[in-house]
Amino acid sequence: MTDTEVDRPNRQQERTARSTNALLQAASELIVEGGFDSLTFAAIGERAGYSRGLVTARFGNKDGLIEALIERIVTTWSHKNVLPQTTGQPGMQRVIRLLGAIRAQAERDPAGLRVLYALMFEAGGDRELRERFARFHEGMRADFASGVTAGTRDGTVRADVDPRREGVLLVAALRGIAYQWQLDPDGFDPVDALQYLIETTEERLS
Amino acid sequence: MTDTEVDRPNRQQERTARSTNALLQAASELIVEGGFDSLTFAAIGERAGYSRGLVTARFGNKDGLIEALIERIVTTWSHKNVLPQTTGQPGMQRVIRLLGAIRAQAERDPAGLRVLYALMFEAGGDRELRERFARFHEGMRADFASGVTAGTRDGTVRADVDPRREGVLLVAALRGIAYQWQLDPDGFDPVDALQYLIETTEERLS
DNA sequence: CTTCAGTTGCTTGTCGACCGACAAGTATTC
DNA sequence: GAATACTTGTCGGTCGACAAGCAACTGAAG
Repeated sequence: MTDTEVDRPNRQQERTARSTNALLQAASELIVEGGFDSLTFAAIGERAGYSRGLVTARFGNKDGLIEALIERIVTTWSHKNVLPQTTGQPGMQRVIRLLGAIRAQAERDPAGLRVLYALMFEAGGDRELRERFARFHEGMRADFASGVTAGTRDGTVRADVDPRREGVLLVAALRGIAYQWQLDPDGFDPVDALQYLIETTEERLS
Repeated sequence: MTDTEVDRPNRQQERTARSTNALLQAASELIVEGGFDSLTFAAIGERAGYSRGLVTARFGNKDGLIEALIERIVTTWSHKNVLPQTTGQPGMQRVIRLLGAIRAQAERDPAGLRVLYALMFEAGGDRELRERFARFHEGMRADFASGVTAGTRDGTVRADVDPRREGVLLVAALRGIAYQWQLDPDGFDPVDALQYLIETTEERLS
């Protein structure tokens, strides 16, 4: 097993990975810059340094492209990675950590987040995509509600808080911050807004 | 000045008003049902009982149509009507009343609100429209911030609240509620969410 | 009251632009 | 030489925009 044999067992796969990455990167940039409407096969291919036909060949159709785009963001998302770590912790900690993970994400990879938000706020036309986001937010509300419920049991959250309504409100605040950020990407500071949300939430639920 | 002279000084104007209304109504329904993409001249004209060409003749182009659509909603909006009434009132009252007006609007005219929200969350592609909404939310944040500032002075709001950040957070909560409502129009209850926002805000700022 | 020409409201025909999708062909890798 | 990655050609569909023409209304003259 020499170096060359390790390096080039499959240069095809590497080529595919490179082009796939370039296409998704180009698609991300386009959607952040010009919104959902500017996301055309021709524009993606050209920006990625390939032809307009490669996108179809790789992802089949537009839905496939969007799917891959979301997949790429969500898999590297701290939210999903943080959630398992919070099992067994006090309820308040779980809520605050979840919010903190999102704030960390906004600091670490703002571009990636903005792709997701652009999809959320501009792709309402696709029924499939809308249902996907609906389920996504349903799960998010449940995560927060579960943390609040745990908190009311272990005493870290005051007892008169309604977990379901609290989940709705927290998700609302997160989405609204994202929306304002997307309206004015340069002028709006999402990290500061998220920080304030965390502070007030912790104080309010205590 | 007989009845006939009063009734038909200009039946042309009346005719225009009727068709304009029908067109805007059709456009509203279309955008609520199928999103921004289903808002085509052909669909609007057909649903309104006119031809596809009338929309262009009346509003010039698509931007003109959107403009008229927004105008129609905002002018009948309780937010703008409530704001003047709150001058001179305690700061806390001004904040709560503003939130209450929006809740009332959601109860009274949910369809009208959903048109506005559909435009907000799906028309990010138009630069002009996005800037318009950016200014809109800027003003909204300022309204809340001004109420909070007044409240900290007259003692109805605790002194350690940052008005600017509070404005951002309240607008975020409102938009996030609207967004979740739009994702799931039948399953999500915006009035309950707004009610919870009002209750927690009043308690939190006291 | 009738008539008629000018104005305004509205419709139909049509053009150009754009996009997604697919098939056939070319280049690269194995 | 076969398989895989990628490109080019092209078709059908949709939409916004505009121009030309038809229909309804108005107001004033007869």
